[in-house]
Amino acid sequence: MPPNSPKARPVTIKDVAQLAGVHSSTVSRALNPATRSMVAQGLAASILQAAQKLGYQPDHLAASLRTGRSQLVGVLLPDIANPVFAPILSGITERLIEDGYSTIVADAGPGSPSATALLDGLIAHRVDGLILATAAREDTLVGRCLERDVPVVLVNRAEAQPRVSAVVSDDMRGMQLAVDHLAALGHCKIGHIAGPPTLSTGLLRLRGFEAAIRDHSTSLEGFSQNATAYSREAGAEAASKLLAAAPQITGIVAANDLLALGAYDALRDRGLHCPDDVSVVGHNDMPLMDLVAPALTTVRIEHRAMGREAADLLFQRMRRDDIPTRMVMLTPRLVIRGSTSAPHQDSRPAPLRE
Amino acid sequence: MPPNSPKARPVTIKDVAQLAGVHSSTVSRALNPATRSMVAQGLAASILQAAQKLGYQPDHLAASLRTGRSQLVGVLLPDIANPVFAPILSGITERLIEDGYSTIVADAGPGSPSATALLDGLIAHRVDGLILATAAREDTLVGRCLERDVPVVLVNRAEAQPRVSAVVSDDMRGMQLAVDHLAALGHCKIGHIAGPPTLSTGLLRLRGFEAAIRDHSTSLEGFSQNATAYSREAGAEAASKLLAAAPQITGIVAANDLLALGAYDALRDRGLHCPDDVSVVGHNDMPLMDLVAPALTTVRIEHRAMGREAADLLFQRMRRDDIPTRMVMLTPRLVIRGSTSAPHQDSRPAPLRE
DNA sequence: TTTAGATCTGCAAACGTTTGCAGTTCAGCT
DNA sequence: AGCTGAACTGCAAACGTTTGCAGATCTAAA
Repeated sequence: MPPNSPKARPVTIKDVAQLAGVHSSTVSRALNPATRSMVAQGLAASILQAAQKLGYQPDHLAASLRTGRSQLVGVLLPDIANPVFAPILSGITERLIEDGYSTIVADAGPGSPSATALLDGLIAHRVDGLILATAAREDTLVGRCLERDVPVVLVNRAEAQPRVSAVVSDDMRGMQLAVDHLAALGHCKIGHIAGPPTLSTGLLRLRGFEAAIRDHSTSLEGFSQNATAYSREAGAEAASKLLAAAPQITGIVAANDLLALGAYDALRDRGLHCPDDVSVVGHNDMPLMDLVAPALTTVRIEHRAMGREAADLLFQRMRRDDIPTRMVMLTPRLVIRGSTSAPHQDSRPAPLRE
Repeated sequence: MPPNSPKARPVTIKDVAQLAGVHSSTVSRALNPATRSMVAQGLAASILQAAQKLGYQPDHLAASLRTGRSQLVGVLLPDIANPVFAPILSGITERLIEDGYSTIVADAGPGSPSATALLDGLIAHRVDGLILATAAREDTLVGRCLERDVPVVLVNRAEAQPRVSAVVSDDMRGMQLAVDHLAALGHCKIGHIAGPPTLSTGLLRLRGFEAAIRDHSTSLEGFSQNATAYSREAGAEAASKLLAAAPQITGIVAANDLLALGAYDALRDRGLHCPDDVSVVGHNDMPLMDLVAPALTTVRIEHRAMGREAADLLFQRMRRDDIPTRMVMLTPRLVIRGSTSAPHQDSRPAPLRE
């Protein structure tokens, strides 16, 4: 069906111009809805028709070079494989596409080039803006973006000193919810598996935990243990240490669902049952957390909304660069499932080795 | 620290040329490792130095326009939120970045523009190649790519009539493994929850199921029920129908993990237990399938490897367009967990409603 | 010394758009 | 009729690279 089959040079705006008998600039104006009004109605129609007939497809690339806008937004993720980032990415792309932007993603996960190299790569593609999900509390990447002045917003994690806008969950409040829940169930000795303190989520959730414990100062005692990373393995390791150091705890609140799952592993290893012996609450409510055994009580973050919001913030920043930087905080919500229950009155039975 | 702070026009190759006292073309050659040998050693060194000093960053965009290569590969996903695609995407980006390519992803999930529109968008960005994870057995998108002759490979799903290369799992063999496993445990009446027959995975897994049943013709009887989509809800619905139509089945093999999880739901609704009353086996071994209750016996597909392989195939095709199209089949492997066991000898107890 | 070639560098065109500017036409007014 | 301005279209430059070609310089062989 293609009229001229072999190696058809892609049809450009000039070809359309020739067929329509006008200058290429007129075609450009007619094709772009924003400038279409500049050209006479009838002419515009026949140009569109000509374009249609030739199967003209615009070349963003060339346009970008001229306009300086690429219609591309870069997204830097700490690890695509981590299930929390899927909905964030989904929210981002969904919002971006509404305004005709495409998403170019880079994964700073294991086995990738350095994040800096990835960032430079994105910038080399002339992205109009960047969304970083990788930010540490002291982040060098943000500075790099600022130098090149490419608009940037942070998602999920924020900097210690906010230089750019960010959308995060209210991490302290989330921990408050978790601790209050355990307290209401009657727990008195509560442990926390903290995330890396270099990340805002790690630090703020720890702070939130401590604050919540203080609020119940008469009745609650808290213990915490750092995990080296947000992974199931690190969670198991930290939970083991925590249980060894403070065997009297009846509840654990983890900074993250993966850490909570690691705690499951550690409990199983010691012959302890959740929630009968120890209640566990997670953070994030990743996909499938309702299906693990026991179903995980956790602090839900609307990641998809978070992604959308980040994209939105980025758009605002891209339109005007004198926009004040701001911090959007999403309110988390506790989802109660099977991993938490009232603590047993009697002392915990000695673990049986079979 | 930036020498000239306000609105510094980004430094171009010409600025470097001026500082180094040479022509811009020489700078271009010196900067590109592939052409560096054309310029005198000492000169090249001082050019690099000048570039360094000015903080020159190359502009891919402009280069792309000239060379016709964008160093961009488009990836079209049916649904980012579906956990299977995360590892595939991860494998793709990982392989692409090794050769200096970036990934631009488009999500054809719910609430997105039509897949065709997304495809056109990717092509407008002048991607050098495309990886489609969305392919139906009769796919219109592939034809569209072929017309514009942009290199394309399929991943996870293949066409009925292969026009382009694809990397898939050996779906028929996967079902063979699943059925054999149930047969070995002593199951005789086995049900299948099939995926959409418009997708190669749906159809081939059904075929594989049927073939496997035939192989055991003396001892096995099979029943199958179509699910309308690859989702937990559709799985639950199909499982209900299946159990209603063939209550004698003691094992279910689903075309997909999500469908299997739906089957869990359906069983629970009827007061049946897995694996005591009905064994269930899934397909894919998505992340976290070892943690659901009961842990899911499933056919593992190496999605990350699949993504890498697809990227690799694409590179081959991008380098030479006379490469024969081929089909890479990854061998799946059965992972046995808690959702399968020998069927009970006695007739199943009547479900109790409490 | 001449010549052939090798080696290096500069020139300028191209890639496909967008857009400021200027020119043309024409309607409406005085 | 003459003038003003609106409405439309064309011209050509620009965006930042890469690259074929040709000129320049130098080395080495004849």
